[in-house]
Amino acid sequence: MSKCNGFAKQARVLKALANESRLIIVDRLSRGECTVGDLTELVGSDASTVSKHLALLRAHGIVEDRRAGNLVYYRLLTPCVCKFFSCATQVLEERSR
Amino acid sequence: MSKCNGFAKQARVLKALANESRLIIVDRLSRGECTVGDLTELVGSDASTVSKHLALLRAHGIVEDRRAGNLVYYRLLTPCVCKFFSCATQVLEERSR
DNA sequence: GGCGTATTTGGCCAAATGGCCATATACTGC
DNA sequence: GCAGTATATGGCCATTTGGCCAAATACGCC
Repeated sequence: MSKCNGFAKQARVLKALANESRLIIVDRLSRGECTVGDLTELVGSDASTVSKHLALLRAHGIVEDRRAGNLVYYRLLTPCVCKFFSCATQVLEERSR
Repeated sequence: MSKCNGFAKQARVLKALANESRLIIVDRLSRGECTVGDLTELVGSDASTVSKHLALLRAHGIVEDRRAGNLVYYRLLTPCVCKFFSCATQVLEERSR
């Protein structure tokens, strides 16, 4: 396993999550799979924009998709990313101290 | 406390960490405080660049600085960010599967 | 004060980001 | 095949990012 430059790879993963819309998506998916349409409505951006966010999350191994007829369902592949929420909250509390 | 739009705030925290140089810095600081000079040598970028990274981390409540004479020591304020490393690794493993 | 060292700030610039619109593709049902 | 719905892709553009260099600031020492 490549041990050198692991930070670059890890940075890419973090970057994939470091976006408000994508956090909304991940948070929603942490409670069960849903369709692109559901996520689009939730995020409030253009469907094309949400689709790009999903493609990016998929490319980084964070979500997975499954087509069912006319719909495409996405689900969270690495639930550990939810740890980020609690830590980010803690950082925010630290700052406001 | 503002509960709405918490995702935007969390995204800002993640973004603060989503950079190779800053991950190197955080990883180093997780093993104890050190000076800007130490970090500059470790990261391998210009001192001014490292200083800006540190300012950004400080602005987000992730690190804290302490001046001792001619030197400025930085230390990690929110060690929970280290959780990110293990999760990022897990995501990377998932992708390579 | 003046010099040397450590750190920060400002200016600049190429590259990446994230949004929208328009268009293309995938599927269902007729 | 054609029409309608769901999702993805390409083009475009304003903003942000992250690096370097040069200059400014902070401190210790003589």
